[in-house]
This record gives sequence, structure tokens and C-alpha cells, in this order.
Amino acid sequence: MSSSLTVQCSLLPSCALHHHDQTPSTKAANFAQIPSWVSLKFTAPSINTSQIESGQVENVHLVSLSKQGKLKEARDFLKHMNEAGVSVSPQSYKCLFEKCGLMGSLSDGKFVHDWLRKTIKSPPEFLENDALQMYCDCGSLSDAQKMFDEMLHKNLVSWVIIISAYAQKGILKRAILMFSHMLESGIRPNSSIFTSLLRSLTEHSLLELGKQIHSYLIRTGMNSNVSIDTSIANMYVKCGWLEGAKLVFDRMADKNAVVWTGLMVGYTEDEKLEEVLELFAEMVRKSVEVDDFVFSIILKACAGLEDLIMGRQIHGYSVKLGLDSEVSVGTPLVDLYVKCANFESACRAFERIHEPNDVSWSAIISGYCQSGKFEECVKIFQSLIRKGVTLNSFVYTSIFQACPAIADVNLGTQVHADAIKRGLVALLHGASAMITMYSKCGRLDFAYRAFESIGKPDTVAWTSIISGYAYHGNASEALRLFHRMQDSGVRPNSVTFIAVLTACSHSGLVTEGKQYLDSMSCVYDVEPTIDHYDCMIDVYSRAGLLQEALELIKGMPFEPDAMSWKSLLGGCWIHRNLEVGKFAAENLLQLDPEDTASYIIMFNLYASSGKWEEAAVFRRMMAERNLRKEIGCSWITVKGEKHRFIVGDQHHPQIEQIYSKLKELSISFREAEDSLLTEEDVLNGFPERREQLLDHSERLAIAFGLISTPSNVPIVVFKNIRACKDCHEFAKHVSVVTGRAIVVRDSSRFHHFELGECSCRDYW
DNA sequence: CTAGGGTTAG
Repeated sequence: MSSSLTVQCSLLPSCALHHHDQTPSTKAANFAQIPSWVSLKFTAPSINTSQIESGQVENVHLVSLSKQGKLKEARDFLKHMNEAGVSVSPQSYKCLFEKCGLMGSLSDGKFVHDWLRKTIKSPPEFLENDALQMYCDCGSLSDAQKMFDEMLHKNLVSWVIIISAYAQKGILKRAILMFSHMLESGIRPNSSIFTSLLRSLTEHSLLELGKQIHSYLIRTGMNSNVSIDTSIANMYVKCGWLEGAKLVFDRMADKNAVVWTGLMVGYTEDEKLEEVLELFAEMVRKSVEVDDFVFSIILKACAGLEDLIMGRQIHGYSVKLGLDSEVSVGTPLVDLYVKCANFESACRAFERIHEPNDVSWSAIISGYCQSGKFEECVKIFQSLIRKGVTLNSFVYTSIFQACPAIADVNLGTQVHADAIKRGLVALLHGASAMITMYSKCGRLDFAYRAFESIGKPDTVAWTSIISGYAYHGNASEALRLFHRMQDSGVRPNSVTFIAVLTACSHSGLVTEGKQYLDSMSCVYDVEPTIDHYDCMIDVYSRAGLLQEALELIKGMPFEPDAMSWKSLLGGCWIHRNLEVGKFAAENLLQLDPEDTASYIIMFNLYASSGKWEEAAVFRRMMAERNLRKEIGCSWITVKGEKHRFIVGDQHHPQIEQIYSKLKELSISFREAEDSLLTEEDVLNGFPERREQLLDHSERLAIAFGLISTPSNVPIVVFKNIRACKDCHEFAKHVSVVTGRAIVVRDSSRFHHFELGECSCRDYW
């Protein structure tokens, strides 16, 4: 232990913590191992004390506490150090101020500042500036201004801090006023103050101030300096004035890779990705030295364009320069291959990275998620947690997406708890993914609580919860939320309307649906797309208004796509309309011959009107085209363990009890007489002869739930395909005779069965 | 000075 302590101490001065990290880095974890009872009078004989300055261990511990964000403990420890006569190093103060600012803890920051003033008569100027920065970071400009006014030794940095703070807060007049005060007070601005100042101008509203600074620099002849011009160009990029940036850029005699990168970032943000490729080509032509930053941005552009060919060329170039194993190049490479749906290459690129960081991990984990490898995605995440690897909020979003895919709400809840512990849950992107996770895992109640816990939900969060209610078949609540969203001043976007129209469609709200579609453009300023028209076709079709649906298909301002015909076809099946069905299926088969829906519905439409020969054609076509992708199955989680069933399953250890339960339940239940072909039958091989539907996977799972869970909890069953009509009726029946609530999530939505009724009101 | 990862839908 003694030697390791010495090593850790020597790490201290150079150990910089990444500012964006919310969690301790792996290096900081070493400091964290120093116990809080660390001796204040350090006299252990085994330690070679001559190598350790007095107070060094205590200061290491103090830094450790502050880096972990344990500010309360740090305050206590300051007192202990004082009592023990150990002095606090400037480095420790610096760390404390930074962390207080980062965490926005004004009270802790003030305490530390008071402590500093109390214990050191004339603190070094840089510490004063750190305290000033802390007040600004905590958002208290009044405290900052007060301190600034009292400061005896204001230097250039002090001015930059306060002026930047006003600029960032959008208090421009004050920032400019302070700037002129600075000039009056005889401070001679050097180029670094301008680069710092310009760096703080990061949004459109600060463009004017940026222009003023720019013109000041021209007037005083301070431009035409590479670093100043670079800063100006990048300021214009960040303030959204790309043309201005380009003007400055074009006039620069010497251009470094930095300004090229900055400009490419600007074009990327403007979604002008082709131009980014051109700029890169120009860089190569002009033999500008490219660095890893250049690769980051150019690879991002390739990823955005899904241009695998160009991406591979640039990948090759980076290998030639020996840069592909750098995180800054390897990570965007991983993302490029993920976005181009080339998971194998993504893995290879990842393995080349020398020291993957949190960003690299989130890129590869998102890759697992996006290529449907949900189980592996979660396993990797769990192993990273076990190893104590630093992760950030981005990873959680991927995990929240994986949870509903593997239908594991327990896992989702654990991940949620873990994210709370790390203080990563408040970030809005993750919160929306979390709402969706809960709703897709069957816990709309938790989804709503998660939604409520967000202080100011944005459009995406609102859309998540509205979709949740639509998905669970509660249209009125979905629409109520949609209006609440507008009342709170949040504007709907294109996806919000998909959710709203879906809610209408699942509840037969035809008039409302049409009104929403028609008002999108003029009232909400959201242009409808083919997807919205498809939703409306679905509304008409489900409601049995097939002619209206057909007219909309013909009259809409888009060419119908596969979804248009699929929605119509679905309606034809619900309302048994063979004529329109034939027309819809012909079109759907042309646009997407792989979609099994056309075959199954057409088979059933013909079969139900007694035309068995015609029906057989579709069955044969489907068999010939070998359209069986995945096996239809259902599963239920009991005591944390997943039990999976397929049709006619005999493998479960309790299979006898399951079947006898099913027989018992079937006594009073009559199967539908025209027994039809279901998706489950098709996916699991065509049955030659239709027998009882007793052994459909959904029923096996429900029966198992009945015999293995307490009677007061709902039975939650997941299946990977759509519920068949008979099983749907069966579930209703079971909910009556057993009095149990049953929840079934099929491939498209949730069904809540209670006392013989389903929340979908037989629309699905 | 400059970079890389994510959210809502049928």
C-alpha cells in the first residue's frame, strides 16, 4: 500500500480531469481508493516520508473528494486539515472551485472562497480568477460582479472571465460596456484575450457582439494573425454565419488545419455534407497537413451521407498516416460503419483503437443496438459497469432502446437506477428514451412518472409520452396530452403528428384524424409527409371507410408507398372486403414482395369467402418465396427468468400443468368457427390440418403465467408477432373467468385485457 | 483555437 500511495501522489500535479466527465475517470478511481480516514498526521513508518511533502497526502485526498463531487465531505475535510495545521495547496483550491462551478453548487463554492480568504492573506491571482470563474459557472453574476469589483489585482484573465460570462448569459450590453471599461482602465488587450472572448460567443444572438469585436480588431490592426483570424472564423461558424466565416477564411494567407476543421464543422451543421467532402479534397490538393481532428469531421460527413465508398478511402488514408488507432479517428470510423450498416467493419475499427474512451464505447454499443444485437449490447454494458469503465449519458440511451427490444423491464429499471446514481438521468435525450422504454416494457404508469419528473419536457419528450398512450390504446389521454403540450408552449413536430394520428386510428376517430392532418401545415407549420398520409389511410381503413382511403391514396400529393397499401389491406381484412383487398395486395406485392402481410391476408380473405383454390395460390407463393423470417413466439418473465414458448411447445418442464390449465380454461370457450390462417401458423410452418388453437404460444405463456404468479399481479406476455384474433378472444375470456388482468404486447402495440374487454377495442 | 457517440414513429 505504501508504494502505491507514493505513486498516486506523484500523479497529482499532472492529473487533469476531463471537464465534460460527470463521473470519476479511471485514474480518479485510484484516488477514490484512499479511505476517508486517511491520517492527517501522517507518520506511518513504512512510508518514505522524505519523498512526500507535508500535507501532500491530505491534499491528494481533498482533490479526490472534490473530483468525485463529494463537496460536503470536502468541506468537512477542509476543517479537519485546518485543525491539524495542514495547509491547503493552491492546486486543491483550484480543483474545488472547478468542481463547484461544474456542479453549479454556489453555496459550496462560497464556502470554499470564504475559506480561502480566511486562511490565506493574499491568495495568488490565478486562484482569485478561479473563484471568479466559479461564480460565473454557478450562474451568479451578481456574486461574480461583486467579487470582481473588490478584486485588487484584476488582470487580463479576470476581465475575460467576467466579459465572457456576460456574453454567454446574453447580457450583451453589459459585456460590451465591460469591454470598454477594460480598455479605459489601461489594460492592453493581447491576442489571447480576443481568442478567449471570441470562444465564448457560441450562439446566433451573440453574432452582433462578434462583429463588433471583429471590427475593433480590424481597426487596431490586430487581425491578419493566424490564431486571431481562426478564432474569428470559428466564432462566425458557431454564431451561425457561415458566409462570414467563409469570407474570413478566404482572406487568410496562412490557413492551418484548425480553421479548415472549423469551417467543415460549419458546413456539417448546415447539413451541407457534400461541401465538406469538397473542402477535404481541396485540403489534400493543397497539401495542408491533416490531423486527427480533420479525420473526425470528414468521417462524420461520410457517415451522414452514408457514403461507404468515400468513407473507406478516407479510412485507408488515415491508416497510411497511422492515425486510425487514435480515439479521435477510430471512434468516428466506428460510427461511420454503424451508420452504413456494416457492423463487422465497425467492430474491426473499434478493436484497432488503442485506448477506447467513453465516446468510443457509446459508439460501438449504439452499433450493437442499431444492428439488432440487443442481448450482446446489454451484456457489454453490464461488463463495462462491472469493470468500472467510465461511461456517459449517451450509452444509457442505447441501453434504454435495447430494453424494450428484449422486453426486460427489470433490466430497464436497474439501468434507470444506475443512471440516477451517476447523475446522468436528467439529460433530456436519455429521459425520452427512458419514457419509451417504460411504455414499451408495459409500464405506462412508470413512463408517465418518468415524464413528470422532467422539469421542462421538450418536443421529443412530449412525443414519447403521447406515443406511449397511443401505443397502449388510450387515445383520449394521448390527445389530451397533445393539447397540454401546446398549452405549455412546446411545438409539435412531424413525429408528434404520427403519434397523434396513430392514436386516432386506434380509436376510430376519423373526423379528428382528418382535422389534425389538414391543420398540420397551416396551424402548426409542420409539412405533412407520406407517413402522415399513410396514418390517415390507416384511420379510414380501420374505420371501414375503404373508399375514402382509396380516394386519399389517389388524391394525396405523394406516390403511395408500401405502407399506404398495407394500411388499406389491413382495413380490407378487418372489414372483409375482397375486391379492394385484391387491388391493395397487387400493389403491395409489387412494392414489397417480401412482406408476408399480403400473402396471409389474401389467403384469409379468399378462405373466408370459401374460395379455397385462390387462397391456396397465396399459400404456395409464400412457400416458394421462402418467406419465413423468424419464428413466432411468446414469452413471460417470472421471478426474473424468461420463459419462452413456440406453437405446440412441449419443452417446458411444467408443460403438463400448462396444458391441463389450458384445457380447463377452454371448457367454457368456443373457438371461432371459420378457423383461419394466422401469422403464427405461417411463421412456424404451414399446418396441413387446422386443429384447435389451444397450443398457440400466446396461450401457453398466459397459462404458465396463471399457474406461476400470484393472483394479484397482472400477467404480462410479450410476443414477437401480431396477436391472432382467436388468441385475442381467448385472452378476453381468460380475463373474465379468472378475474386476472392480462397484458399482451404484440409486434405492434399493447393489449390490456380486463373483465372480458381489451383496451384496443378490437382495433389492431 | 478545431473533433467523434444519442432521443420521439408506423
